[in-house]
Amino acid sequence: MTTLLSLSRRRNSYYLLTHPRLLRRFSADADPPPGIKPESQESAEVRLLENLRKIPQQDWASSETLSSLLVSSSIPPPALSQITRRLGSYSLAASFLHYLLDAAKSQSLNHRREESLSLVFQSVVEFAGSEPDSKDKLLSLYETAKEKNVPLTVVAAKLLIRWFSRMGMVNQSVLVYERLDSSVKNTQVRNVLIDVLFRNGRAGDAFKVLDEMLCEGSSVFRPNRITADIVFHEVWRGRVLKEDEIVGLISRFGSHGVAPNCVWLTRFITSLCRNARRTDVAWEVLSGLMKNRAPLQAPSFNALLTVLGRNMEISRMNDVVVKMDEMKIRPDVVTLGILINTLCKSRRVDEALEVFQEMCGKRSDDGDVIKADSIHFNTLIDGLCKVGRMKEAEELLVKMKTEESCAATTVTYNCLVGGYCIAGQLETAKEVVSRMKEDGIKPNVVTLNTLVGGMCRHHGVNMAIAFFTDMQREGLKGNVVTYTTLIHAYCSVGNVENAMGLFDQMLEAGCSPDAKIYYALISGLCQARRDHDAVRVVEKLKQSGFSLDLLAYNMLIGLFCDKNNGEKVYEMLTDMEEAKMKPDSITYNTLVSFFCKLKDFESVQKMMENMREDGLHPTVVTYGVIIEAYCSAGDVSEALKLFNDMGSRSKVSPNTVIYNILINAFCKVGNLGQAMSLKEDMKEKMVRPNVETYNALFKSLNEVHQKETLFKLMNEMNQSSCEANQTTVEILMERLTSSDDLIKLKQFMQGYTVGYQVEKNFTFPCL
DNA sequence: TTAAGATCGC
Repeated sequence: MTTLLSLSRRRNSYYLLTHPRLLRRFSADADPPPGIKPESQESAEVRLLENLRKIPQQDWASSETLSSLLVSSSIPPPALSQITRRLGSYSLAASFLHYLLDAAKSQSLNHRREESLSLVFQSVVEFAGSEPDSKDKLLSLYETAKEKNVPLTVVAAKLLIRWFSRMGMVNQSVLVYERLDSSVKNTQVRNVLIDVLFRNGRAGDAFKVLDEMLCEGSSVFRPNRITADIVFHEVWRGRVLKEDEIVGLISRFGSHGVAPNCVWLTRFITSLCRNARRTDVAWEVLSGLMKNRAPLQAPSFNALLTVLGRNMEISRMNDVVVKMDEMKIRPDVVTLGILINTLCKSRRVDEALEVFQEMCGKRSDDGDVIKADSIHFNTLIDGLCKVGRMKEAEELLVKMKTEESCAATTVTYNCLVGGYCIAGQLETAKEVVSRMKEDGIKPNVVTLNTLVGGMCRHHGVNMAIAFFTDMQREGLKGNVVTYTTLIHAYCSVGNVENAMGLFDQMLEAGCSPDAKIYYALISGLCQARRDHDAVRVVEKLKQSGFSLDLLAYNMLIGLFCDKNNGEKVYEMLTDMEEAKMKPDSITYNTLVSFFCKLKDFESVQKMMENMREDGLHPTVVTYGVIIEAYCSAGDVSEALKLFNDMGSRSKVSPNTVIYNILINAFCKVGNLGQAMSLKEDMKEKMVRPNVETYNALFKSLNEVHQKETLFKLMNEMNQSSCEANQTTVEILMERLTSSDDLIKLKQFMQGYTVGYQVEKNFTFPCL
């Protein structure tokens, strides 16, 4: 962060140097700067213009005055061009051009003849463009230039190319370009041609011209900022290139030190990161441009930082900021906003505050320092609220009110309301709402939703409903978020009826559902095992144009498996396949469990194969389900085979649940030795036995001579802080009946070690 | 002007 802060303080001269105003040049054909013109020449120019106006056009050719002015005064070409313009009409200008062409033939125009004709021709072209029948005039002018070998100036070439294209004669535009002297085919002219070709739907030809410019070394006329503007505007508008091709094109422009304009580049970086999730490519694009010293600005980096921030990739963000510093690209107010926000979201509020304080503290008359705005304040207040630092959040609100142009907003107060709701201080949260009203700030639907959520979490759904009803009376309507919160709350207490009622209420209120509210309902209905209602909601979801997500599919498949509705399960799987959604290990485990219940071990094996083909690995849950199924089918040896398979083939370590299944199975068939040795195995593998483990073992220790083992296990249970439950007590009470035993049971329940004598003639080797 | 940062559903 230090890097970033030093940047915010630095005055940056780089921008001044690249300011377009400082780069602007005088055009080649502009009038010479005033004050250097010899007086005699000036008067020659004035006299020529006066005479041209005075003498009727048909008499120009025979006028001695005109020809002597031309021969004697050596009027420079730009002045002749200026005179042409001042003639004020196309017809006079065109006549003057023809007069000069004749004069050139008869040697009375000798001074810089070619240049004079070119510039005068250009001025005539300028007039022709706004004439009523400009098409014919331009065509005939161009013919004249060709016939009389008048070279076209850059400006004349640009005008002709542009105007022929506007008149629907793009082929004529191309001809003009092709016949140009190679020295006139400069960047400006090529830019116009490329633009014209794009506008006429000839992208292929445009790219050919561009290609010549981009070819490193071979092109004298390199692309500039304008070229990039034309090309990238077209690329964005016409979607003519694929993403990778655009990346390549940016890089080729980059090698000439040219970057796409900031807005365009920012959009492209955003779409790269957002749609394709290719932040690495986005970074390569920016790095490539930086390497070539192409001019870049903060917003393009902000686009990348935003996405990195969302993914909490703080170290990559830091790399970006460091590089910006190296390249003297100043972060702006948004860059700092993104950084502060990301730090807050990852609960590193103190670091966020540090960045913020540096920023505020260093504010002076140096205009380069970034001024904190209300978004920075809101972000920090929210960050503090989210970690429960309410006092500091309130203090920041006070500070905010004293800052210029940092007025507290609804968002500010909503953050505070949220903080008090997280802390369970609902009354204080409501007081904040009163305070905001006093400050003249209206609560909005987010305020409502925050409080409804807080009430659901801390005081139950009924209080939330009552509050919502009150708010509705006050004119504050809920939105889909309000209803989703309440539906979740109803479902979590098993009240699916009310949840469904709320959904209908929402539709009546004219609020349109989104995918999430459907998922909430489907989840509730699946938990309540209401398969028919769930099917109806899925239908509604599809009618509304949404599709199920993997979580919803898994819940539904689970429900239909539970209801033994194989047909529906099949339908869901087909549906998933059509939606190109890949099942995950939860889907497979659900299916494995379904086939296990049916004792269809062949299908179970098939599922395991499918799972591997899909690139998924059986999990501890998969093994647990199958091992349990083999056990309950009485095939303990198959179960044990799979158990051994876990560690060796799949590298999945068995957990307590797996051990319990097997211990239970061995206990049930009376193989206490195996059960006990499994429990020892747990110890070795550092898997903690739980109350179920002990209950299973206690249950099978019902012989009188096994009582010492029982006591030993009881002590072990206490030592490992494994708490007994109701079942434990019931099992033990059955086995410990003598008054002496009952005392021991009492000691055990109180957590004391039970004293006993080791039975000599019967012990398990493992104990 | 465009581009980029803040509050509510799990």
